[in-house]
Amino acid sequence: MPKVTEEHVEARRRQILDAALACFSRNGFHQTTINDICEEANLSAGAIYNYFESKDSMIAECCTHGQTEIGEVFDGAQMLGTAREAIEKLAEVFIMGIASPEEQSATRLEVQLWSETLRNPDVLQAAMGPRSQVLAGLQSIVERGQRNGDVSGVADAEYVARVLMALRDGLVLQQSMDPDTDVSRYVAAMKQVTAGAVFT
Amino acid sequence: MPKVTEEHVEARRRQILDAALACFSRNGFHQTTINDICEEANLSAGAIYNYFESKDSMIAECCTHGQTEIGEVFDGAQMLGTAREAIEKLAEVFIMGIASPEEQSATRLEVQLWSETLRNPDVLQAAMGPRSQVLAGLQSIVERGQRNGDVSGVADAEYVARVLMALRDGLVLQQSMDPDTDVSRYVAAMKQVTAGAVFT
Amino acid sequence: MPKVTEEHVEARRRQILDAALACFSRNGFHQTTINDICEEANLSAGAIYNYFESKDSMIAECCTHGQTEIGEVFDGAQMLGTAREAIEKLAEVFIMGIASPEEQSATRLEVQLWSETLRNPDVLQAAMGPRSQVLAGLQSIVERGQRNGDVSGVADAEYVARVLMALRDGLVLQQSMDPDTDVSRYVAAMKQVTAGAVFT
Amino acid sequence: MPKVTEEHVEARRRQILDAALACFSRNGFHQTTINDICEEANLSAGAIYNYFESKDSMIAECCTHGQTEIGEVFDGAQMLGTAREAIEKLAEVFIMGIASPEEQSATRLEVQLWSETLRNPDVLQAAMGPRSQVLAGLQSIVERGQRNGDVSGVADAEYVARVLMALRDGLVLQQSMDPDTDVSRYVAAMKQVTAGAVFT
DNA sequence: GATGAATGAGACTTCATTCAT
DNA sequence: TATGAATGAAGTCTCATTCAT
Repeated sequence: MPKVTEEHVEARRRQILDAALACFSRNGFHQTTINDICEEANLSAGAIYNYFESKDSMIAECCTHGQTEIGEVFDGAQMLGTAREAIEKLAEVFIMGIASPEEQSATRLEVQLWSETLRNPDVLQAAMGPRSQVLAGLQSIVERGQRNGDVSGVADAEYVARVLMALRDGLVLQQSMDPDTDVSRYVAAMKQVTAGAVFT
Repeated sequence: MPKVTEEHVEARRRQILDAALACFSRNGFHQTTINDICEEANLSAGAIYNYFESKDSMIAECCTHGQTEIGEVFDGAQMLGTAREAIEKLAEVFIMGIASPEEQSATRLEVQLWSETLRNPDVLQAAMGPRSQVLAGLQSIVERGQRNGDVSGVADAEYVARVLMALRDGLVLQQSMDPDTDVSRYVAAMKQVTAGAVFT
Repeated sequence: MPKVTEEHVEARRRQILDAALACFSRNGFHQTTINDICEEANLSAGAIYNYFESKDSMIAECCTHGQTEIGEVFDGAQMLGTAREAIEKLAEVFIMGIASPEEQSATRLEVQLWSETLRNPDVLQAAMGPRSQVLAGLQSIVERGQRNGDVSGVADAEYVARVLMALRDGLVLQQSMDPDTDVSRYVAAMKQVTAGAVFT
Repeated sequence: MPKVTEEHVEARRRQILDAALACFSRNGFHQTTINDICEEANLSAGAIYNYFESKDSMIAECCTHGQTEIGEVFDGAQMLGTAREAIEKLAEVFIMGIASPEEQSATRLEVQLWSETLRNPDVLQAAMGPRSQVLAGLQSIVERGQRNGDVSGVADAEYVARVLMALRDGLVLQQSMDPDTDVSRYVAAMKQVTAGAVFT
């Protein structure tokens, strides 16, 4: 019965990874001990090493996780009319999503991830992949807007994309440091600012 | 060494702290060992403990360093005419400053600091102080602009301030991950976006 | 080792404590290193810390060990006829016991313990408990003797008890410094002296 | 001016040794750091090493100190009439002396010394010298008493001497653990016990 | 001689990983 | 497969001793 076993293995990996994610987001990668993960997962150390090579491999797996569906979202966004509409749609998905309670720990984990990228080239690679994809997607939306005439032709599409990215990353940081951050108000203010409706 | 002046002590502390900053920004607080700092500072472990109580006290000192002149900058900015002018002045100081080569390590350190805030309440306190000050300053600039009529009355001053903060933090992150980030182009794009000159 | 019984844990603690006692009695508490204990116990440092919080907790446990049955001995002694008989019975138990070879290390440990009491209030507490109990027991035997008429009414019961205590402690010291001390001859001489049979 | 220098050297050694004694009696030999001694002596570490080879040599010197005049005391005691008189004279000198406040720290130091003898053969040698001398002196007093007829002929002179020694050592211990010990009452009780005046 | 900062060996303790059961 | 006790390398910190001034 290989099928059952394989499913079982996958379930165990998931269980361990979830425990690891919870610990990592609470305490960071390197302050989390294997024992912390054991307790969170209700498993023994030996069991964990049946499913993961090492703690580092758990970190790596946490860093490359759940970032595959980004492409599809972008494909959908591209379909929309103006660049503004597309970007506001993305804000809905990528930014408002931060508000949900179950994302609190994801937010914290992302900040931990940022700092890990600075010392672990593998993690940097893993993190840059999706980030580059998002940046490229945003840039192409801006460029399409320029072709369509709803984005100023003088705009620096690449760096406009970076500015939009910063608006998200900066919120992630604020949210992680201060869970009372009101994402809705943030998004509203963000829309006003980017629409030129603030500084007249 | 019979006569050791206070300046000498201060210079040694500086030397050790600089070494620690270099290591911390490279490797994070907890991946940096005392030995790393010793080698960077060309001192023995024992020597370091003549100047610092513990590694934690070094971390704490690194976290609370060089953030006192913020108030003065804001006071200067308040003097300027419109909110836009004030904010662009601040962008000059707070954001363009990131571009200088000697800030590369400061940028990386700041990202490490962010992640440390998530697990160390003392560091969170230390980090939130200046951040709150900056947020409050930005908010008051926006509010003054609203009174003066150069900022839209419907804007949510507090969250507009947060958006501006995010624009800086997000750049710090990009810069730390990718040293080739062109801060000038970023600032230019940022000005265009906030001026409503991009998404028409 | 899936099933580790409570007895196993207790046996390991015992094993480690015995090793610690051996080292402490040889070298004193603070000259003994964790590594010394490891070698004596044939365990690694890590293993020891599965059973003891710290070296200090091992010292504490060594200091409060094996001193609970004192009360019963005294209760038995109280039953005896004259004060002299009671005290000679106690001498049998408390003093002759020192002669057995396996007490050699206990004797040395006690001397180490004395010196530790002088700088560690917790150890002083732990050590004073049994000592006070013994002193009080001896005093009450003397007082009972006075009521029964077999101890002089003018004797200072409290300090007579202290003198008896000193006779034991002093032997412990001699025995620790000189293992060839003949406890039987000591006890015989002690009985003669206290009986007034020496200095006529 | 070699004379002056030599005196100076001796004075400095004395100053350092006194500081060391104070520290050792407070904290034990091995818990006392060189820095503790420096502070007590108001000298720098370097200065101390101009007068002593090492910390161990300071310990050794502390252990062999102030025990040379014992012989003279004994010679005086031998002159006295009965063994009882001689021993009560010695009690006056050796035991009542413990009561003086300035002996408090000497008492504590002696207990520290006992424990040091158990691990340091040199210290054991140093300590056993005077102790053997005292034991021999006591034994000879007893033997003389036996020849003179004021000590029972059946007494075991060597171990009677040990019993007398124990009476002193045991008091030293009690005094070090409990500074409120009343030495006068102790000596009184001791005399009564050894006179056979207690247990009738 | 005196100073005290610097050295560096070595102490205690933690924790990722292994392996006998 | 699961267990968790055992391992041992590595980390932080202390302290006796040295040496340039």
